[in-house]
Amino acid sequence: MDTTDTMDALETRELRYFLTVAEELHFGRAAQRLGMAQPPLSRAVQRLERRLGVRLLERDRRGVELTGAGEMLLHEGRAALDATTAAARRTRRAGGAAGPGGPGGPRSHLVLAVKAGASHELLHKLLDAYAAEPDAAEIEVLPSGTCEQEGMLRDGRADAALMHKPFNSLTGFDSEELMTEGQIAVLPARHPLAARGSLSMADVSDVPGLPLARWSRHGTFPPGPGPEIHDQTQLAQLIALGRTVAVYPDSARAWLWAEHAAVPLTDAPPVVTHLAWPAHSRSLALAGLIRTATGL
Amino acid sequence: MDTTDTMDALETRELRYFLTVAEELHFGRAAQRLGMAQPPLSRAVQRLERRLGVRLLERDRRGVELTGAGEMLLHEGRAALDATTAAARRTRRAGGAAGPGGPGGPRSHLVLAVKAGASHELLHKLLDAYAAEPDAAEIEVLPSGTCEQEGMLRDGRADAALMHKPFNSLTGFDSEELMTEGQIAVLPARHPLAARGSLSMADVSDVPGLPLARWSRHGTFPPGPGPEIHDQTQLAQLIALGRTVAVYPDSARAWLWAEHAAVPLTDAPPVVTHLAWPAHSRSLALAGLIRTATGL
DNA sequence: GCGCTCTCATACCGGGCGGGTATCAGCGAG
DNA sequence: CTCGCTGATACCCGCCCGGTATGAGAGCGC
Repeated sequence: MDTTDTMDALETRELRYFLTVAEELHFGRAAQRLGMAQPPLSRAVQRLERRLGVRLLERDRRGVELTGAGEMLLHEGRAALDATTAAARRTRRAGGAAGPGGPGGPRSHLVLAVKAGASHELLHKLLDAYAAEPDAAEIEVLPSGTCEQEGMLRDGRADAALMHKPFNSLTGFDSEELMTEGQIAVLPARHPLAARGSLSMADVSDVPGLPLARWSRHGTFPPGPGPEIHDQTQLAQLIALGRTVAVYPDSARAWLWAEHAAVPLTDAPPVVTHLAWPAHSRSLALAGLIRTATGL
Repeated sequence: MDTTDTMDALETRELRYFLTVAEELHFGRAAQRLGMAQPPLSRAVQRLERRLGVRLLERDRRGVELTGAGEMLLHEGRAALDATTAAARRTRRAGGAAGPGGPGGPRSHLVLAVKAGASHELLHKLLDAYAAEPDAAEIEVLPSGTCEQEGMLRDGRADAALMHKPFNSLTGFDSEELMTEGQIAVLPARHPLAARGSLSMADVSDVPGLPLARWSRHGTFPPGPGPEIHDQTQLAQLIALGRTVAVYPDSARAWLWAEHAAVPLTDAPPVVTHLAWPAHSRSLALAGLIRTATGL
């Protein structure tokens, strides 16, 4: 039928190779990350370019640059690779759990990704309510790092996630709104601002001596004067020591220390907590969780 | 970092093999469709099962059955394979179109999938308006079969699509609402009902002698008394001959024949036309099209 | 200017895997 | 009982993947 369709497979391995090179922009480092030698890597990427009939990288003796097509493959390919590893992971998980008779429904074990420490009370209620359901599956709670739930959902490490608009993007997922809450400023209890009944974003965004902390993103930090932090405990301690201030959703009151003070912010955007899941999901257990969540 | 990640690749080829077998539920036919012999296929699927550590198929001497895990891989894997071929297709298309300087923006050529004959006027306005934009890319209009736009968007044959709620599902895509319209009954002009000023769904759903036509879905037809049709022209002709009746959005008036009559339906669900595109898309040209569409 | 180094590409080689043909093994039908 | 149909196994060949050794062009220091 199609004469042009000879051997244009885009194998997973090649895709992984290209993505690594595209991220590192350096064949040697990429090969190291992949646990292989550099020459086979170069050849594999060349072969990929031949197969696609497209130049992906501009090698100019001094590092590597992405072409337009390379940029396209970097984005599209990452999504494709995530989908592939997600398929493998979910299939593995579904493996031990075939129903007693017939083809059997999808697995009876769900992984729920939650930003560590966030929406604690809501999560508690959700888990309790779901556990009370007659055919409840086991739910494994997977604490995720800062805004990492999206990747976990995309590559199959999780089946569902609690996401927080506007911090997380919900594009590509189905979701159900669960809760809306305001935000608070978390201040050192002894700070003058802690005595105020309410604050505006302007009040806290530029307090002398209290710069906003900078969160680690994949090991690097955004520029700025604030302290560098990796997790919530570090942040909490720095606040308690009077070194920084933070803006959090209302539900963060659950983990405040004695040395902390919480003051409502009048003009902060409201935070909406959603339950999100892959758009095409067909799991029975997931459907039950969604039903429970919407009934809260 | 991850110690468990030893050789669990899920190669594209294996995935394609498994999906074919899972669809055919027959190794011989699957091998034929794949253009290869049966023994290597069996081995490939076995190897895949070993790799995943999961039984995917229950072979019982009389055909093949999917296990729970197999069903999971059928769904997740199809999405993954679609994403992979989409990545390849879009990268190829982006190939010839690198910008003049720097890494170059993504391609300047868009493929827009449209259900053949639907929303003709809206499409016309959209194309005209977009063509008037200063940096307009070339737009290729890809007519699709019944509700096939979804697959086209998913596997990269198209970059955007006009979709019609509630007929198309928008899950997994980003979209922008363009138009809402009522629905009409398309009747033979000589039929008694054609004289009425308006109708209800009940009026047309069970008219003696005018059974609703049955559309082809991948070569098969739903059961029922109505005539079997493959495209709109066949339907139009059958209506003109007084053999059937159809329910269509208002904009279908554009292609009505002289022997047709259109009568508004009072209780039909409104049809909402959306412009939809892959959730993670970053194309400049697509962004321009979206901007144009929302400004209509 | 020469060599050093850093980059990626090429040359060659061995082992493993993908694919083909031939054949076996269960199970149902005639 | 035999035939036909299913998928599984045995064996073989050629290619591709990956490794090591080496080449080639560009900046840089002496």
